Amino acid sequence: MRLLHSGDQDGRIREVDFFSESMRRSEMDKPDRPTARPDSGFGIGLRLLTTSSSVAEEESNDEKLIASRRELNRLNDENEKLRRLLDQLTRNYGALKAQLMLAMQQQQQQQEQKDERSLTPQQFMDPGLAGALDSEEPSQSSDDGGAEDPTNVTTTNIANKSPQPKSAPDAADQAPSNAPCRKVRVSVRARSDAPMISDGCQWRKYGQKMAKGNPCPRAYYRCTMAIGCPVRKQVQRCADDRTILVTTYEGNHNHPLPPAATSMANTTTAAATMLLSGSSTSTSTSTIGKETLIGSGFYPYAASTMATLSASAPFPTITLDLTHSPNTAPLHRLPPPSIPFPLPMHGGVLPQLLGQPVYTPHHQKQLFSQQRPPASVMETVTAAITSDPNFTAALAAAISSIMGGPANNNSSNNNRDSSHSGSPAMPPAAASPKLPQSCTTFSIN
DNA sequence: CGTCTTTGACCTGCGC
DNA sequence: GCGCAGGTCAAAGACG
Repeated sequence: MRLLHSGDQDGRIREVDFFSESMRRSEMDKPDRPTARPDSGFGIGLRLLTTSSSVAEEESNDEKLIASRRELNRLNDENEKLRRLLDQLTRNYGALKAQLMLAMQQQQQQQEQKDERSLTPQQFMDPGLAGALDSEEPSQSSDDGGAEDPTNVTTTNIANKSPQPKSAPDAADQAPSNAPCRKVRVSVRARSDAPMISDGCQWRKYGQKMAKGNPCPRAYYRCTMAIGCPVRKQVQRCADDRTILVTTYEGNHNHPLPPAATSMANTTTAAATMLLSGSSTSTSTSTIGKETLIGSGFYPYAASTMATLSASAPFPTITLDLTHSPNTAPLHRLPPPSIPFPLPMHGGVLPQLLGQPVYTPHHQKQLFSQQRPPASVMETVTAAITSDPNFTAALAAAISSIMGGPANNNSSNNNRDSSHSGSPAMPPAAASPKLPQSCTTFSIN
């Protein structure tokens, strides 16, 4: 590397500071190019053939070329560093995710144990109604010795919050009006062009029917994240508005859910709990405000959601209407809002992410090939980010500015990356303000 | 070749 | 009892 500056007879290692802000400025701004030393052999040879000005020019070009090469090498090194850093982050993320799941399971287990000691009607769905949610799996009681592990039950499994799942007859006594109801359904209405919303679980389609009064077929899906999981869902487009996708969930997962799916599970659980615990509307419908939803643990969907209870036959159903999200402005150029269910984030962010694409099962397979549930947090955010043209443009500007591409300030183009050494001379690069600008649109609070 | 989707047949509950 | 509608099953085909 020092051969590039063979003319430095004074022994100063100029190349070390070559890319620094001050050095570059001092060299670039001086028209007489003092770094092109006349006593260097290279300079002398050229001076025999050319004028002093052309020699300086050629030396300048040569130095630029050398500088560009060194810059490229350094960028490659930095790129490699960043890649390693990303790998490290990915590993850390995976480890944290595993720890989070473990902690959630332990917390739930503790909660179940606590609940067993202090069972109150308000804290629990009454067992019968809980059994309604779990009606698909009568053998799921803890004493059947089956594959069911009560400690692995996820938050959707309202029934398992009950310590006595077999006390359904008592519950029937408590709620005689709901005695015929053996199932509770949570229906979600959302606008989506995709055939199915991504909720963090893996589903297998097992049937399709033409429902009466709706020209759109109704698809039946079964959860395939665990063998024997009783959870099913129906997906059907609204007859009035084909852009609205109505997804109806039924049953409880008998397996741990990844964090990507627990958000939806919490939501459906809260909805079902609210429906069952406060369903004084046995045959009519009622609308619930967002305050009620938030208070019931209906985050984050409550922020822009109205829920409708419908306890009419055959099953009591609570419908979460996400089609009236008022806050999709930040991603105004994105497709119509769909549901980012896997995002366990706070309410204020949800509407900003409503524009992310919804993945079909095939897309899920392609995007999440590591036996992971579709659209985990990172992936969902990534999808949202990559679908944002603003972010794409900002990213392109940042890359082009770093690589010395077209930018507003040419004098600082090559200095953008000086921050890697912790230099305080962080230039007011155009990319730096742009990236956070877009990123804040997707920030997870 | 394994997995998933499709689709017609079958089952079940309910109203008449 | 019959018909209808909703829900499920399972064989066949598609897909990667």
